[in-house]
Amino acid sequence: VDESGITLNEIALRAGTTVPTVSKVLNGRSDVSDAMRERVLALVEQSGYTRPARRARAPISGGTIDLVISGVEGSWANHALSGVEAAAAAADLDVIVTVAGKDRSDWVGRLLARRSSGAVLALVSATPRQLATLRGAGIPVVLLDPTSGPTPGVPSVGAANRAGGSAAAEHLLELGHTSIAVIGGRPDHAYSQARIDGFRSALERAGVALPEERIAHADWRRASAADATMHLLETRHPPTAIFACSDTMALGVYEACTVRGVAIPHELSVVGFDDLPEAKWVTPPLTTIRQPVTEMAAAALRMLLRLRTDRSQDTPREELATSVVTRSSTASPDGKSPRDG
Amino acid sequence: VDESGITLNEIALRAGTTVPTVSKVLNGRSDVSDAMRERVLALVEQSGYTRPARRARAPISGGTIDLVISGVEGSWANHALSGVEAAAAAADLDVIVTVAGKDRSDWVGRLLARRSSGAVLALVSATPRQLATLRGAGIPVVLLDPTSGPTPGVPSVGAANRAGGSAAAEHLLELGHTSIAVIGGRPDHAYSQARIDGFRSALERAGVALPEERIAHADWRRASAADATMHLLETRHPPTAIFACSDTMALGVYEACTVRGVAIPHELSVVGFDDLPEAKWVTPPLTTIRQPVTEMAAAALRMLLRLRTDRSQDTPREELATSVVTRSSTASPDGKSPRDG
DNA sequence: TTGTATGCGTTATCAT
DNA sequence: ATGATAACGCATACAA
Repeated sequence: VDESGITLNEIALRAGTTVPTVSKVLNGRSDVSDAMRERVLALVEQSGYTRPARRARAPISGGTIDLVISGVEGSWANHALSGVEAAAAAADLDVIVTVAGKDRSDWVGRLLARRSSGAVLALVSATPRQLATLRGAGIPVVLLDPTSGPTPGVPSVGAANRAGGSAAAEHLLELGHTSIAVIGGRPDHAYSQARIDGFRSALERAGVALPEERIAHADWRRASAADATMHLLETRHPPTAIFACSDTMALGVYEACTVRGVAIPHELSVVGFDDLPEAKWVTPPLTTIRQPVTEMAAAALRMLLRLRTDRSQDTPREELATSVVTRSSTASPDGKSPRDG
Repeated sequence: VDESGITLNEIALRAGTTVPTVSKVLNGRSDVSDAMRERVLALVEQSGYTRPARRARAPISGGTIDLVISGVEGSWANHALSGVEAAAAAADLDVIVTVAGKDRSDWVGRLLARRSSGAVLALVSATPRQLATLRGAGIPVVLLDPTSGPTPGVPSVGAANRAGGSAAAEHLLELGHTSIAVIGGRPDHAYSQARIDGFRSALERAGVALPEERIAHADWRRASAADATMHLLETRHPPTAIFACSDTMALGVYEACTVRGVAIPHELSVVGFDDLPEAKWVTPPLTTIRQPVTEMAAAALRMLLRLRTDRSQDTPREELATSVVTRSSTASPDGKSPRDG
């Protein structure tokens, strides 16, 4: 069964200690000094000792991992925490919430000080310098929904933004729309661009044009989206449908429609993105592209745990599928409800 | 300095073991059998042992405090985390979120293992045993909104539930209601009782009776509240106003009214408690008593920091004021809107 | 048997 | 001194 013939006893002798102590090291027990632990682990490594395959090993418990996030308020943060926490609990870990904001810029220093064993960076735009520091310190990192696109060399998890944009387009095309506009977020945010690209390419595949003047850029904010909507409605041939790249901006569209007396969905169909809680409370309930934030966060944490043990791996990237949530803000351009057709 | 005179040695003797073993138990070390741990903790509990206040020992993960909470999902948890995080950030601390649920019962062990320097317990019903263990290990604790009332000897922060109940009553009295009912949560929850008590005493002060048959108990659940409302509406002289001790239960009242075709607020005024996000989205928007959860959480953390340095203090208790949020679910019993009078 | 894991006491050490 | 913690090894229990 055991071809190498290495036993705990041999390691113990070479380390100048006894079998139980070596066993404790290998089981992550508490009664071992750092020096001894170090010595034993070195010998274990060079001797190539392998534990005889018995029943599954008890998980090494009692640790923590970090969730670095730009703020804890709001439903996105709540879902992110929820997913990370669930996946962490499965590994018997607690989650340290580290807020990285304007007034808390030295989050890297805090991770280093407490010898973090790994971090999920959620909606945090880390500088190359910061990422290099963490890499240098041997702290593995996974990016969750990076705002500046998949960073080369850094593992990440995101939503299938492109596919989500396409799904929005297909939904509107199915209803018969051909005069369509889109409101993006900040143009320098990669995921805004990905949603727009997916949207446009699906339209073009169906032979529907999306001219430049039908593409507006708000900055993810409700008020800006309301302004953009005003402009779109003022054109000579206003669109019969608008795809807002976030639910928040979709509410801006609602706002503009209220001001202008445009009826949703009969005169204008609206599709959002994210599926925030308020999407189902507004009138009419908003059709939107659901981002599986909780699942994405859980996936990010699991990826992190994988990286913690297996550093050999090449920078992985996971994209989770979005889904269309059909509510009442979309209808056929003739004013019929989606189910009438 | 130490008046009780209890030492680890005494506990060790009574437990039939030695000092180091007892020490291991209180430090969350691994080399202790469950049986021994159990025996020692029992003695710690009954002896009321408290670790002598030396200078704080370095926690395993520096610069952190614990938030122990029953779950991270939902708006209550989100606000609690938000408040704790804000106050922690002010002290340059990160927050470890420790979920204490059915499948994660050993949160105390995790706190001990990582030498937590203090914890806010939010919506966690800690057993006397658990509280004694933490006291013995010298980990200060503050209870946030304890469901079973201020626990003697344990610092806590809560909402002014009694005053909130009174405020609800005064609001309805001002509108001219005299035929009023209340739906409480679980009768064994102290804060449900406090809300009802405050409500009743304000009514009685105004000479309005609240007979027993006008006091219903649901179990904080929407469906139960709907049932209770059905019964209240079936009586010979149905009330013109209902105070539900939580927003969730208020939605149950809405549900019953929809079924019975009772118009809110013209035929029935409804007041909730909590001010959940959906309170402002429902139709009609719900008048409710707002709990300042974020501020309460921040206050709990600040209290914890005070306790960390100054253990001399006697178990403090803080109650934060609630406020009436007037929306559209309340009107005068004649059907006029609140502002018409 | 032999290899491994666990519990607990011994001894040394540290802080007051 | 005394109370408390740290780390090691003995004794034992358990598994192939």
